[in-house]
Amino acid sequence: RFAAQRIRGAIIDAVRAADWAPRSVRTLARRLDSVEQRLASSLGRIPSIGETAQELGVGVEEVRSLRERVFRSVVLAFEHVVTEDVDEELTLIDMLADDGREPDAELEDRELKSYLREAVAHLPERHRLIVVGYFIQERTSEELARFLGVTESRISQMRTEALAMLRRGIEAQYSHSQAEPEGLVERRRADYARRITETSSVTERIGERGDPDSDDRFCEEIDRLVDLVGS
DNA sequence: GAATGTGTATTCAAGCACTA
DNA sequence: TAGTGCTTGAATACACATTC
Repeated sequence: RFAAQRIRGAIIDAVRAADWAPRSVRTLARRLDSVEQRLASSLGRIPSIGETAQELGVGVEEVRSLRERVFRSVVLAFEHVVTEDVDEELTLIDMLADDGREPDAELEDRELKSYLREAVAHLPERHRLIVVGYFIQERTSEELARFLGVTESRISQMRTEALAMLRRGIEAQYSHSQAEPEGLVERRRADYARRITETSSVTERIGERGDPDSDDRFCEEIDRLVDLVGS
């Protein structure tokens, strides 16, 4: 359970780091959403991508691209000000209680979070979309299946695969195996673990300030993922 | 270059857990 | 109890690597 809590924090970091979307994308995304809702109510069904594109005055490919970009992005309001007092602007992060952990535990925590952040970031594209979409954005398998153009069962399988990859990727950071991997699969796994390691130095990993495990609702949503990865 | 082996991606069907 | 969401195993097709 202890490891699970720490991994949960790392996942939050990872998702947060993935929130790259510029304001222009957000604006267009809102417009897209609005147009889709309007079309849906007037047509009495979900509008096709072509209809949506026509309504927006853009190309079909552009709509597809936008949907994908928006889907990938995640916004977490950790910096959201939670007080009305101008002199005391407290953010969600500020409101989090000090857990009183020892310094060595804190350093270990930061390293683990960093590893997991990179592990999520280096997942194959579709697996990453599923992890973020399912565990963080609360999308159903059906939604994800529609989005990726596969069946729900395939989503389930890829979700399981993604969790296994995350677990192996993290474990590899602590195994220090010198053995040359044999076989294609093992080499790919080793390469995945290596990419996680190479993304940041030890100093960077333990030096970054880990964001607290804030937002109870959000934490509850990803608890299932944490339990699976951390067990 | 062809044959073979291995891994990956996918669908389908059956079944489980939960909820209204 | 029916509906929903999800998981799992079997089967298939395809891609890529290895061997001869």
